[in-house]
Amino acid sequence: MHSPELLKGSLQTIILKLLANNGRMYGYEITQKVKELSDGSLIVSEGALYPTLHKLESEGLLTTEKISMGKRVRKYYTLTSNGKANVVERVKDFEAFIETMFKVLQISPQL
Amino acid sequence: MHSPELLKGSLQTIILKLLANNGRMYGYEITQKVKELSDGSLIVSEGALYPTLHKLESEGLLTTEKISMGKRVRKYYTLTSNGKANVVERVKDFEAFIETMFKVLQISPQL
DNA sequence: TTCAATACATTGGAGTCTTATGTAAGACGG
DNA sequence: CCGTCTTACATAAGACTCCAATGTATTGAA
Repeated sequence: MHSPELLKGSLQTIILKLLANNGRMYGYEITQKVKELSDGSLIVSEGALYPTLHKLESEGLLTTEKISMGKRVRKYYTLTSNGKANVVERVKDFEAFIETMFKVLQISPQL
Repeated sequence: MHSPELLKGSLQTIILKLLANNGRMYGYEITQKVKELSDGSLIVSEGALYPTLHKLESEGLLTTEKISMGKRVRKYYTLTSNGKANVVERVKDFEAFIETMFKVLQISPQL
């Protein structure tokens, strides 16, 4: 598990891009997908996830639908059209940030 | 100017690596160097810089010396041996973070 | 002589994450 | 059948980091 401070500010981007890649997802599914894709090195806590999902929803980037699974109710999140446009920007911003960091740190990307 | 939230958590790494690359530097010089290397896209505010420098000093990663330039006093920061070892770790952590982010976002590095 | 740049620093507040806690259903072993 | 783990939602208190604003003071150029 590397320095968790670096993750700061990237959670919204992660959530939005996962929804862009996978269509509709529910909260718990997102935490598991992040863990899986990062080989366990990145854990999204629920205390960080749910407030962020609610915030993105209130900003109109996500919509929700509740789906009953037996007695349980899952809350699925989907990108709105605003959300879809926003993801593209966020990913571009992330890439620009990386590029800038490489310049400032004066290191080269290792592939 | 891209999303400033992404910078969160990277400032310490930037400061330490700049000192590793350039030897002794003073605060204002660091802000200018970051601006220069990033082509103006990354601005380190003084409200962020000085508290961070003081923190790194109190953690024993930096030492200071005051140099008089006429009537003005510049405060130069230098990496301690602990600091030098720490930079290597920080840069590795940053690279690992980038790699993880590419996996999670499922995008490829653009060179 | 006034303004911009240099150079240090602190304060208040916003935003983001962590840790802890709470509720409740489903699955599975003993 | 009972405890425990996993699934699944959520909130609250606190820490931490950064930004914007402000303050002081020197230097140099118009």
